[in-house]
Parts: sequence; C-alpha cells; structure tokens
Amino acid sequence: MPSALQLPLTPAVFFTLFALAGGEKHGYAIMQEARKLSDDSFRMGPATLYTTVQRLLDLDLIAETAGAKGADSRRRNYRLTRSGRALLDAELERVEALVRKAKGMWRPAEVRP
Amino acid sequence: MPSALQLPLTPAVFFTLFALAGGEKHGYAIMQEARKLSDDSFRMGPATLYTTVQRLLDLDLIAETAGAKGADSRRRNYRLTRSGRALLDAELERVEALVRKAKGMWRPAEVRP
DNA sequence: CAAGCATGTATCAGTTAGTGATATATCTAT
DNA sequence: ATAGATATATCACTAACTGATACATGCTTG
Repeated sequence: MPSALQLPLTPAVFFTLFALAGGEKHGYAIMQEARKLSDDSFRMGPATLYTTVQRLLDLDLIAETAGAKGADSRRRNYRLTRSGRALLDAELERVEALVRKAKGMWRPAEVRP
Repeated sequence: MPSALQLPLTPAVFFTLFALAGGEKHGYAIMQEARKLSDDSFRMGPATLYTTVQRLLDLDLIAETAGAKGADSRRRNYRLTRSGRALLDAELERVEALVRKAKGMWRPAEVRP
C-alpha cells in the first residue's frame, strides 16, 4: 500500500471523505455533495474526482461497495473505511484547534485598548 | 496585480498569513512560527517560504516593512495588509463553518440507537 | 581576531496534485 | 428513437510545494 496521507488534507481529499461521511455514494454524487458541503465554493471536476477516488482506494481510506439494488448499473459506489473516517476526524480536529488558537490570539487583543 | 487567491488557502499561504497575524516578522521567523502554530506538524522549507512570500507580496496580501532598529541587517520584515487579514479571516470562518456542519452531521447520529 | 556554528535569504530541478477539455457510455423521459 | 441528463474515464497542462544546496551575514568563544 502507498504511504499514508498527512495532514493537512488537500481540498479534493477532504471533501471526498467528508461527502462519504454522510453515507455511501457513487462518484458523481460525491462531486455534487462536495459542492453542496462547501456552499458552492469548491467545485470538483471529473478529472480531480476520479484520480482522487483512485488514490483513496489505493490507500484503503475508501472502499467500493456492492451498491444499492435497482441502481444505475454504471455507478460504482464507495464508502469510508475505518481509517478514512479516522483521517477525516483528525483533520477536523486539526482545523478546530487552529480556529480556537486564532480566536485566542486576536479576539482578546481587539477588545483591549 | 495578479488574480486573487481563492479559498481554501494552501497550507503554505494559510500558515504564512497566520504567522503574520501575530505581528510583523521576517522570513525565517515565519517558518518557525508556522511550525509552532501547527504544533510541529507543518514544516515549511526555505523554497516554499520564499516563493510563497513573493506571491503574497505580488497579491498585496502582505507588505514589506522597515523592520525594527538594531535588527539583523539581512532581515526583510513583513506584515499583513488589510486584505491579507481579511483573507485569513475568511478562511478561518470557512473552516469553522465546516467543523460546525460536520458536528451537526454525525454527533447526533452517533448518539442515536 | 579568527574559527565555527547559527541565522537568514535565495534558487534549482523535480514531483505531486489538481484543472479544463474532451470522449464515451448509459440512463430517463417523451 | 431522439434529446438531454447522468456517469465514468483519460489527456495534456499548470500551479504549488519539496529537498537540496548555495552562500552571505551575524554571533560566540577561546
């Protein structure tokens, strides 16, 4: 298996994992969900999406599933693996800590004379 | 002036701005502060730092200052500009919103049966 | 003061990840 | 059956980061 990803995650990786945190999805749905989760500010094209998905599969951060019955036969469905979820959680904690640090740094300073 | 940066910021840009939010600094000090702010997880080498600084200068997100008296004459000091500060704030708000969204998504689900 | 190490800026060649464009297949609705 | 949306795939290109290295200046100490 290729070497593990390190934090911070790239936007494409982050939003792919984040999109799948809401439940298993196929590629095209990941694109749409990523866009929605970012309030329409991050748009992933097919090239970025599919190369990212391939990389995450290789790293065992996501896995392909059987897919829902009756679904579009073209679809390939993906879900987060345990380590994919752990990586996403770690990234969220990382940015949360940064936000906290930032607030501690200059909110008080703004109030002071 | 070159076209503006868009969110999300790259780690190098983010930590450079973040480091300068704590007060004006010279290049080498930005490297050290970035490392410290990231709890030693993000390390910026000279190549990344100086190309990033140059880019941010071109974009008017940081500016060179006179520098403190008596300081090492090699040093070139930088500070955040108003728009640099605004960009950093925007990025912090963006990630804060994502963290909030993530918590709303699956903290409740984990509690439920 | 001179030797040696730390500080500080600079640049190069190489890699990685992301991008816009395009191709192609399949589905849905009429 | 045709049209348009859905869905996956791949190409050539670019932007940004990286490791390595170079080199000048400053600081300390014998």
